[in-house]
Amino acid sequence: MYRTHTCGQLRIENLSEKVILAGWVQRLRKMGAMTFIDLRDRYGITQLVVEEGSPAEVKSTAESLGREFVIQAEGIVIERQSKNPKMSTGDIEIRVTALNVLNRAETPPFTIEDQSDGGDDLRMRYRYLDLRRNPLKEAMLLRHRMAQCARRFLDSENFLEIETPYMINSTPEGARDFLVPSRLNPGKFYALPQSPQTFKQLLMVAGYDRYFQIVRCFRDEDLRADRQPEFTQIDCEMSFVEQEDVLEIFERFAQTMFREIKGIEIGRLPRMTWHEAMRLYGSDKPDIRFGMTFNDLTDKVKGNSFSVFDSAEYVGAIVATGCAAYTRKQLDELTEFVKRPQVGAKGLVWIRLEADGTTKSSIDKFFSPDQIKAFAEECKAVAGDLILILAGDRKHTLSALGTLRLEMGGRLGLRNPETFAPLWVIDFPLLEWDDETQRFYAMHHPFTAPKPEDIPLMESNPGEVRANAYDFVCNGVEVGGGSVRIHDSALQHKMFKVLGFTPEKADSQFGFLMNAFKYGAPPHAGLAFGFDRFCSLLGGSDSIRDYIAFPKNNMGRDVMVDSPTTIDPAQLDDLFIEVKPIPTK
RNA sequence: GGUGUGGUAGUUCAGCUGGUUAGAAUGCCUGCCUGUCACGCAGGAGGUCACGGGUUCGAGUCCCGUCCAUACCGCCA
Repeated sequence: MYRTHTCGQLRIENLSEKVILAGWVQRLRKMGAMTFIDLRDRYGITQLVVEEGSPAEVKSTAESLGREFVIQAEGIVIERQSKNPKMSTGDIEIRVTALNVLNRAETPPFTIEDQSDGGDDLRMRYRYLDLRRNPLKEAMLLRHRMAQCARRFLDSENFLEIETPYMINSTPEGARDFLVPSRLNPGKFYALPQSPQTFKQLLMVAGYDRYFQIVRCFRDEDLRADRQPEFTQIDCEMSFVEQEDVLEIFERFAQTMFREIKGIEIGRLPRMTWHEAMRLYGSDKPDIRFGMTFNDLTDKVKGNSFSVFDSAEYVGAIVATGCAAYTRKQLDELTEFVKRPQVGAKGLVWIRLEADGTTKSSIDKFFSPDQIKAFAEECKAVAGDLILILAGDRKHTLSALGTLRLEMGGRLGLRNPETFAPLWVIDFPLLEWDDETQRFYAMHHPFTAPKPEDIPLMESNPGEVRANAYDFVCNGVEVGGGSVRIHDSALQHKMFKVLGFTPEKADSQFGFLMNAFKYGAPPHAGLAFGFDRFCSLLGGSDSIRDYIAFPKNNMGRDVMVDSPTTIDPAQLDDLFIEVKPIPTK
């Protein structure tokens, strides 16, 4: 027997018991005749003590230990002479009677502590050591608890967990696919799924009216802190439901997750249309932990020979409460901030509403004090506030003002990660125009159902068609999204036509789905949560990498196993694949 | 594909305007220490300043290129 207890288990109640513990040496404290050993496993740390009266071989073994050695210790639970209230096992220690080195360890390249001295790259290369640390352990535990909670909820609601294939067909629409060559079918390739979308719809045709899967998805796109090439979704689909049914059940799902994982009652979720979100927050994933919503000044500021406003398609303002004391330097910083390419504004107009009722602004040359006060009134700003105004074309200015709003929210401490403000964003546009290719793309995916009342617009004004599509958004993060699906093949063909698919192309890519729909497709709808993002949201981190045991780095590489790699020519020959020389810059 | 930031001891970093033998902390090794828990004390070892080129009497420092890491933009139906 390797152990009788874990290192987080023993308490004062276990006094005088003979126990065996096994684990890793967290730290050694050699005090001359006595030695303290902190022994660590997944469950905690227990202190071992070797002292004057200990057996000679125990003393010599204890002398030889190093950090992260794997050891087994037999001994008696005794009360500590000086207790450590910081440790759950801090009242006791083990007086060691036998000590066994199960495996030696090289000195790790960084310290296995909550605050490690190792940098990100180094810890990635030794991820298995990093995972020994408490913060990572807590993250894995959180992920596990969330997965179990999701399964319990969905099971209790009659959802069946069904696996769908990882080797499917490539679809040129949307994100790039990862491809897998087929040896048995030379020249042909599988693709890894970006989501199980079509398969879960086929399960609906098959009559499995409530399906879910905690499933890996793959996208060969550039990475971000919140984006990995392989990521996990809680993927769900339901039959004989309308949008309202889906929102209802997944609202309860979200409430259950927040309650069981965080002990928080989030209550009913507010809903906001996509248009409203864009108009008030400049984002389809608004952070509604704080207000600071947009004021549209476009019609109020024209005709004063201030060309920036006169030529603008949109002029919008936000009010930073209590920021009238911002210095010229701080305002210049904000101006620089909005002019950064990532934000993309041309400049920033500011108005300070001084405590004495006067105003000071960057447009004093163009507008009278009364006009400026009228702007302030329009924005419902009061003395002590700072008004920030951006102007330009509608799309980019809304987006830039949204970024500025988040920046100001952050500066004012309004984005506390322990506060959660979830909502549904609904009524997304069905289609999105792409200037480059001069065609419409599905904003969600090509199987998303338009709102019935908007179907006539599909031919006359496709850009105005609203979809029965919805996102679950929390704290400015898109955590989940879904839609009612098209289950009528005539409507689906109409959708393909609007997207510029020829009937042949539609048939070759999605013929299997269209075929299936001929045999009795029920009305259906679904939703998928980004599981990694959900974990990072509840865990309070911005990076989903912290919640993935073995993540990829910025370049999609796993620096621990050093993937991807080149492939042996013989292996490529089997697949009839020839690698072109890689162009060097 | 693009922009910014960074790469110096095992590790995290400092290193000014280019100028003697590149420093600190921590880790590691050795010795001392019977109540530590970030133990303490004394001593010691440890460097291709990412790589390649250039400017210069002289480069860790300035310039160019490459590689690596990272945040973001494009991209992510």
